[in-house]
Amino acid sequence: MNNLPKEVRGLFGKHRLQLGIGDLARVAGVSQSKIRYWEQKGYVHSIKNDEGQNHKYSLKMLGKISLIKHFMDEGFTLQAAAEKAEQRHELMDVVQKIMVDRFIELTQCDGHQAINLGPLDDDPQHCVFAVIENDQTKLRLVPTKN
Amino acid sequence: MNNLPKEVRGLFGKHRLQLGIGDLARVAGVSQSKIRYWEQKGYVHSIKNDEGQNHKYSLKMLGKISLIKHFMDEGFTLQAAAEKAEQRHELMDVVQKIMVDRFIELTQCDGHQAINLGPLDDDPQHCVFAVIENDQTKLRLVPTKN
DNA sequence: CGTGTAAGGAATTCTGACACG
DNA sequence: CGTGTAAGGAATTCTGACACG
Repeated sequence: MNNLPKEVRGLFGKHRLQLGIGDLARVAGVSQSKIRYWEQKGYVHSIKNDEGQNHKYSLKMLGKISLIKHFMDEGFTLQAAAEKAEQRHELMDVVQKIMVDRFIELTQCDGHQAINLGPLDDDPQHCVFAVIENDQTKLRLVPTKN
Repeated sequence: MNNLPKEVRGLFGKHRLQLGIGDLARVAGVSQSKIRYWEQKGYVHSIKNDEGQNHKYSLKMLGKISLIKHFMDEGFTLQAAAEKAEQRHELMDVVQKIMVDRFIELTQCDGHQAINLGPLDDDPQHCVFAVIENDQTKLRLVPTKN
């Protein structure tokens, strides 16, 4: 049933995935000097590894940095953008938790690739499937197999 | 409605997120020399950036590396583990697509944090919510707000 | 305030070779 | 086959300073 080993799903867990500043800057499209300044001001935090020489950042921080950039592009000051980002980036925790808990089974649905997200809490006889059809993701209810 | 800007979701898109070999090795728990050997044998691929000096790897490759490790730990040879991983790691594409397409709205449900994954394809009057309750993720059907 | 750059040292990564088994 | 290591060069990152505005 579960065809994605726990270790693999665990990769996306809260503080597992860590990126260096170079990758962070490239992926988020924000300069390293900006990230360093934001960190100095306390808006961005790096992970303290034991032997930490270089700074490492979590996926959550990547999300926050991207949000700060987004709000600054809209005209907010750094401080205002950071405050707005602070409220929103909790989302990253939820996203990660759902990935770890729910992305359990890769399967097929009417010949399309799908992920079985598991049964509905109120109606365990039906599972929610996320199906990829024609490059779109659709949600379907499928009777639970026993 | 959509409170996660597109740029932020796009971060998880197919080839956006790239990690260096050091981060990859630490996160996956696989030595750098193993990763280099697996790449040399063609089981792992790095992303060719324009100015590519250092090798960069996608989230999908992180998943594949973790899967190869998993199967080798179970006793398979490198080749057999890589073949088994090859079949499974397509999952990563699906996971990423769903994150980009479906993780749209952070909201509340009965006082708990939730993500609105959007309407059911067969029944657009109901949306699927992933709700975090007592540190567990539950799936619920909620009438679509108009 | 918010960001960039030049500067020198420290840590990281690259490649091809060689060891072991 | 599958992995580790020593080796030297190349690219990356770190910090504190200073420029600009």
